[in-house]
Amino acid sequence: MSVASDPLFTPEQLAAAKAVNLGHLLFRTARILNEVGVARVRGEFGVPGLKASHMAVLPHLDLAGTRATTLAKRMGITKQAVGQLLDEIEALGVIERAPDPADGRARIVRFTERGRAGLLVGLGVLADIERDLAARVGEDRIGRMKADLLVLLPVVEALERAGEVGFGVNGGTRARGG
Amino acid sequence: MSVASDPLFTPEQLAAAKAVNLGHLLFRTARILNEVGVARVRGEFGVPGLKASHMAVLPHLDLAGTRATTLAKRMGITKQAVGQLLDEIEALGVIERAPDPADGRARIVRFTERGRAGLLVGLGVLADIERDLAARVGEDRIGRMKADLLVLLPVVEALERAGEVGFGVNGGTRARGG
DNA sequence: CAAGATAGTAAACGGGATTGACGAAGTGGT
DNA sequence: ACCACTTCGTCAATCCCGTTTACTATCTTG
Repeated sequence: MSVASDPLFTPEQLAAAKAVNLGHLLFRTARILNEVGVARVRGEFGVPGLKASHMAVLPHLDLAGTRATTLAKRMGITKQAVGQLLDEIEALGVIERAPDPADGRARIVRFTERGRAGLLVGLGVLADIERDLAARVGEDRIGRMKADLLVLLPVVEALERAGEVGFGVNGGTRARGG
Repeated sequence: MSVASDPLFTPEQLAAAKAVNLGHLLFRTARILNEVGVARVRGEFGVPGLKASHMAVLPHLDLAGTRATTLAKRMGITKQAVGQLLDEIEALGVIERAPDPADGRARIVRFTERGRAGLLVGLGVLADIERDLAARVGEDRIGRMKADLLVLLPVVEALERAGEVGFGVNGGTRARGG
């Protein structure tokens, strides 16, 4: 199904392509789900300043404490970005930074008392959302989706890593038209 | 995953939340997929300036033309944001804006000749990626995921719309703290 | 100890979106 | 016909989340 030589698609085909595009479905669902989660945690936990990006950090934080650099690696962002986030979360009183006894350069990031409580709430909210969803679309479906995503994610990551180079599954229709 | 002993919650909870959170999986997969798509279209179509955000606009554009405000509603972003995006895509020669004969305030956004060709390429790339993925994780899985997402998306959207209203959360009596 | 790697910070900037204010054009009631 | 109101789109300022570049302080190793 090489594209370059096809006549124009019909509007119907276009509509179909739009509606049932995996990436689009994924993206939209993910975005909304994320927002719902943040909104709920913010409400439940009563931390008005809590932002979506903070939510992204917290699950990577070990209870024993974690270094900023480790967080950065886990999250796939720069340590500077992590630093900024940590500043904010610290200001919210959710985490604290203590010197690392094992390394004078490093600091250990860990939950405060309050942060631990918040984490609980957050985990609960996440679980609730999934439960909520499961009740509406079927528990088996949610489970299946997670399983499927777990399979798909590494593949997609590989695709990303592959970048420009050969991904030609079907003989490589590379009509690099200029 | 070495977690300190903690009375508040179990390491299992934490690990589970980290590893198998639906939203996280969704988000990560979607983001990468999106980037891969953009990168490929950029290459295939030869529009170096094409950005991920542009790709997000195009599928919402009817062939007959669409108003900026309509696009904004469809995409769930502000019309200002759409305006910016449109400026850029227009500069790339992919779309053009014509006055709306039915409404003097409005302008109709539509593909240029070149844009239509690009759309074809884009659609083809998207299809290619899906085929690619299907070859690696199974065609049935991809189909199933799309079907599942089609079921889930409206539910999630409803959840978002529900927003403030309380449903039993966290075994608690708290519908929206605050 | 010198050379180099690593933890973290600082400053500037970029992309993508938001809010707020606005002019211009359509719409409806009197 | 008029005036109030809404809607389409734009400008400008700002926010959010991250990046690059550059740097200090500290650890590690030969």
